[in-house]
Amino acid sequence: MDVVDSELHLVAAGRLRTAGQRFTANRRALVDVLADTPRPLAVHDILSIRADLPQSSAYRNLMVLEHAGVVRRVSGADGFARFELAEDLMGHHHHLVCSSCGSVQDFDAPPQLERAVARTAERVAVETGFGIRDHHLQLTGLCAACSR
Amino acid sequence: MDVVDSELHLVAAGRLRTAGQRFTANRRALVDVLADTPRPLAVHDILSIRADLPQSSAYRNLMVLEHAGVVRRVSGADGFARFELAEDLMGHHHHLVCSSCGSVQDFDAPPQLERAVARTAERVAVETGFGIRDHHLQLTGLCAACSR
DNA sequence: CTTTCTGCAAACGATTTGCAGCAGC
DNA sequence: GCTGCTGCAAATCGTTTGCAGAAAG
Repeated sequence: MDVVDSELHLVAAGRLRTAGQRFTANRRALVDVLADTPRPLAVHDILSIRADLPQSSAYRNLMVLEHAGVVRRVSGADGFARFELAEDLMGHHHHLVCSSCGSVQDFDAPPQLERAVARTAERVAVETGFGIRDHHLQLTGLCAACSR
Repeated sequence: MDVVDSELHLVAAGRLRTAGQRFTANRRALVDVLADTPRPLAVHDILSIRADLPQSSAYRNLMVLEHAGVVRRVSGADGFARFELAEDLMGHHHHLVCSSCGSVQDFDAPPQLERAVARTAERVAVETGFGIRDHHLQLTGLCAACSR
């Protein structure tokens, strides 16, 4: 476990404590699995990486972690819930979604695009009364495996 | 029913026919409900607008319409599937999602932003081997009702 | 007539929850 | 010890499917 990991653990523990929750072994396992993967994972994926985690605890703890602001839920193209670390822990990024197999991959946008999105978000907020918290670009298509 | 509606019906009928399907009353009803709403609808919403549609037929026909390219499935923030008319029937647009109640609202992006997104999509396609078909910007926050 | 569609009811499957025992503070 | 966490098994609920009859062409 390197410095970045232990920092991540400290932040996670702090946010859980603030939410009146403990940072248990199961929760640490979930955070570690998500930190090790450059894409959002479905519960099924998490369970196949860490077969020792019981399903119900995984679901329950992902909800706790989401509520504590450690984890973010991402809705994929298929009906499966996917999870990744919260953006302030992972870094801001966007998603590439395969419309055939539902897999999701992270990518970054250039600063110019980020600025253009921010300007539009501000305009839309004023026009609609929405309090905009965050934005997210999704590119949809066929992943390399599915287009073969 | 005005000219635009009847054109929509003709296009829908044509795409269904191409897919070996008929344009029945139930399917017309689904297309009409979606055409009348400036936001994607969950099945629950559709059924409360058209209470005469049986659930199973609604689900089955939405699948048929999606497969025929008349309707597009949008995954919201909550776990509910939402549907809207295909982009070439509706016009290109983006979504504003309320993270509290899950509601979705359409909005348009300025051409400058669209161009910036297109450029990035092209770059990402080359870098990842993804065949990118379409893109979609999602702004997340609290809708006017939920932030009160 | 043949093929597709419909509507009911039953099945499915991802997710959630009740509960009795265990663990952290 | 009290409060929260775990893991099992059962319940939930959006969605899908089998089937017998109705409708379209």
